[in-house]
Amino acid sequence: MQPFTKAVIAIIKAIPEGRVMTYGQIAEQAGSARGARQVVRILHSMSEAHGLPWHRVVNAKGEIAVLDDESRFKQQLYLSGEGVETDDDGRIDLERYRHRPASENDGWLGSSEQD
DNA sequence: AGTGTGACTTGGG
DNA sequence: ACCCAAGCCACAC
Repeated sequence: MQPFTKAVIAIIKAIPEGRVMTYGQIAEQAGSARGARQVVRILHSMSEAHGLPWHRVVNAKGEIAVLDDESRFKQQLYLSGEGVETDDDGRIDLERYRHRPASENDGWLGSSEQD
């Protein structure tokens, strides 16, 4: 398995409940700033095998990117179950729910505070 | 080897 | 805020 793939998997698994990350963000953290589409591919093919929280991954606009209606619905359901509010169009307030990965010695916790 | 495709992103109008 | 065009990169045909 490629290092990039492993990194992406690790990053996604590290997203806490009630938080989301964008494809581009994940790609950047994994070392490939323009690898958003590869993140998609990995998510698509490895999420089940690795038990990844795929529902915590959204696009740069903060909206649910999944195509299938059924999956979209499940994603919204999971998110709302974790306290992430989505509007009728499946949009999420990124300012509020985006997960910001820490660089451990910066002394800053990984996520933004909410409420 | 060339072409098409996608759960993306950014920049412009 | 919304829609569109171009850029991107690995993978499937």
